[in-house]
Amino acid sequence: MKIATWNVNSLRVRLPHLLDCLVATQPDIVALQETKLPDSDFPLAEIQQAGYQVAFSGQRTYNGVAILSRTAASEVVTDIPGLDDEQRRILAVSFDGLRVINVYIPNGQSVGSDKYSYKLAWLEKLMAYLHHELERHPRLVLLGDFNIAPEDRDVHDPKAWEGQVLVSEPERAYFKRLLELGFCDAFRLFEQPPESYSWWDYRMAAFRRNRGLRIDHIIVSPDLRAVCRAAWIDKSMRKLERPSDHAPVFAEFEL
DNA sequence: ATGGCTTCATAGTGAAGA
Repeated sequence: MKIATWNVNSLRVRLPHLLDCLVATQPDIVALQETKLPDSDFPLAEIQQAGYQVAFSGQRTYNGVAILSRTAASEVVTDIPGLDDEQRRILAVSFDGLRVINVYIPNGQSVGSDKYSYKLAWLEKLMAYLHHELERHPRLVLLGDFNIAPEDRDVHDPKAWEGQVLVSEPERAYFKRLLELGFCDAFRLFEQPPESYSWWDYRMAAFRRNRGLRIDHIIVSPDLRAVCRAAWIDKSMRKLERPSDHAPVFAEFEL
């Protein structure tokens, strides 16, 4: 089973890229973030035409998450329990014993800002929810745009980024708490090329110079870790015309 | 150098992303 996560930065703009990606990579499950579409505008027919079913939770202009799959999803949840949030940033679904939680964790804008406080509060609520979900679902995958680069090796220039949003200690502490809950970063289960990133700024030719961050992740429960066979970042989509600023991340499981 | 691009909402610029 092949699972992917991709921040498409507007599904309206990136639909052709996505459809090409589905054909080229044949994933079983795909988590999307930043669809930026109200549910009434979701390109349902095109996705179904490509051979996928889809659950989605969107809004106009910002945020929006979706999960594509070969089989129908059940137990769909679109909010973190106990968090009153208009922003569409989480989508949890089940497939025959596998729980998939797709997150678009807030960006945080800058350390100390209101948006940063919102990010930390959001993460705190997510932790409680995950604790609960882990008890109920031994096979659990948490994936999406975390907007956190967990370690300095996930940052092209750690010195320049030190203390900034996406790498600040409080944000990284939440990522560490995920590992303490028993999750592990599928990407780091395997040997990876040095300077592996999943996001590059549109400006300053950042992709060409590989000045990126690894902020998109696939995090797996112990039971899934035991059957995880590979994980990688596919940079090919980032090289196309009008690309998303994020590359998709993949993980393969023997399920 | 606090910008640089890109998208969306708009109809000239501004917000937001990361």
